[in-house]
Amino acid sequence: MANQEDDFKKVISHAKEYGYVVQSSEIYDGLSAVYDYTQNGVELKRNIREYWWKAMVQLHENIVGLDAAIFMHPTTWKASGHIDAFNDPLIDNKDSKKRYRADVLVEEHVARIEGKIEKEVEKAAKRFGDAFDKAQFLSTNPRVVGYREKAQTILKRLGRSLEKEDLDDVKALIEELEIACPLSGSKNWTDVKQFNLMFGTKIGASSESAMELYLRPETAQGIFVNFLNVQKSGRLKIPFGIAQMGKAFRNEIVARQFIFRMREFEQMEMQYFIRPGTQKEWYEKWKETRLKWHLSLGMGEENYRFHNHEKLAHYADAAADIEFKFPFGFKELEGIHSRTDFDLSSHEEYSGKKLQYFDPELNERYVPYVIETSIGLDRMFLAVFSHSLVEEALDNNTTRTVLKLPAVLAPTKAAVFPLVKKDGLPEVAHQIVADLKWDFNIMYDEKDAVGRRYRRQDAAGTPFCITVDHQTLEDRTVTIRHRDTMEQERIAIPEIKGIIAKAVDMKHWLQKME
RNA sequence: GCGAAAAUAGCUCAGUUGGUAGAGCGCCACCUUGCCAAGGUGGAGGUCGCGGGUUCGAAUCCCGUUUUUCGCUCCA
Repeated sequence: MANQEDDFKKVISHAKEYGYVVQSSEIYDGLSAVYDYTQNGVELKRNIREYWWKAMVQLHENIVGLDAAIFMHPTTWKASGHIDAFNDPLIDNKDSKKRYRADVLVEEHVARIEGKIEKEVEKAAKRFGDAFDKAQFLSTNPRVVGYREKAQTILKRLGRSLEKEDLDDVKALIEELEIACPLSGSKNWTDVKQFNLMFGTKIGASSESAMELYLRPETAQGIFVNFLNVQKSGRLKIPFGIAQMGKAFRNEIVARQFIFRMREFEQMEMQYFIRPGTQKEWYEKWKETRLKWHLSLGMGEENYRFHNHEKLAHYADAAADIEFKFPFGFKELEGIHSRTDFDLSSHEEYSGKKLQYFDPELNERYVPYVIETSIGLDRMFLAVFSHSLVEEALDNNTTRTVLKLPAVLAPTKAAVFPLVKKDGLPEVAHQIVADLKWDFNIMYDEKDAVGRRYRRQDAAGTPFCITVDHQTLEDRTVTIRHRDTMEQERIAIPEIKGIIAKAVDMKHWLQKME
């Protein structure tokens, strides 16, 4: 475990030192759970985005892209269920350090009272036999009537207090009922606090005309509200998909583990609209397709697994995660959810607009069902980065630090060195850079011994190093060194482009999915 | 949010019973070498996370605070 922790710390400090990720606003002591992507990080992130977009949009005739705004009409979040589901009154027990939802604690207490009623009913049923009239018993037995009144009073008061956001009264209720921590039996509670997981803001300059807005907590709703616009203008026929990448925001109570869980993060989502009743089949299909996408990067089949959700969200009839083995264990990387017609139907209801599709084959109109694939770009970044960082033992009893990024994703594809910075070698190296930079992100370096330059590029994740030496001046050949094997070969300058292209071309990588 | 640990140069860290900061690597310049991180010379870079307190004197002791990591918790 300590080892795991150390490994993760290495990942974080490597990310900083080699220009991938730093903490936001570091000079002001940083901002909790917010990170910036620096010069290499931004390239890696872009490459992951492109790899996804190519696979999900451009390689599918029936999937199109979308870029919806982060701000959305506030009713969107009523329809999606976020306003209800993302708003929890929480309370901590000071002795056991456990956190509970305050409303759930009260409801559980009421459930116990109802349990007592059940018992009374059972006892009475035994006593009276066939003559037992349950309805009458419930309304006349003084003990039961007392219980029922008590339960109702509690629930009413809870409902009222929650409505008014009177959290002090919720706490008072818990104290009056002498509700104890189920774990420790302690009644030593903190105040009840409201946690809203959506970030709120306002649109409109003056306070009277201002409209309360939220920063979107997921990108999916931008797709749902545009469902008809895209379907009609694109003349799309079911099944079809709409894909979107973009920022989403969640005011997580605990945001941790570097870029794994951030308050501002980026999602890459695709909503696939299908005929009702076919969701099982498409759900399986997309699970398989998405796993293949991950495997195409060659980061080891053993590092992925599916985790099927037992407890489903309010909108889903099936859900699974693709988990990846991060430095801190298997954790969710991507979710594949069968969202039924929940979202579109809900938007129909709240907007009063029909969000339906006319299926010419069935000659019928319906609200499509949806399969969602949703991957966290930052998590994907962390998966690729942490998996690629290795400390490699060499034959001569030394080690080297290599960032074995899949070449297709590497920020810099090749570095070009003059063996020495004289004798006209830098000029030739510069010429090679000038030629290659039209096709690839290329770097030039002439500082320090060439061996050291190789190692620097290893640590930064550059798959190729090209060295111009004295022989180059005679026969126009250079050496090309491979990051992962450290092997070198001698090639003619015009061959460079083809060798790099073959290694970094998305086509070659994505064709592994087939 | 609770609990634990940590914060000193870009990175990794040292700093004794309190006496106002060091190393290695890295960085910059010049010289030298030239195919796998190891030459020489010179140089830049730190108000020791921040704010208080104790003290003649605080990186060091005390309090608060911020950030990070771990555990609990939560997770569409």
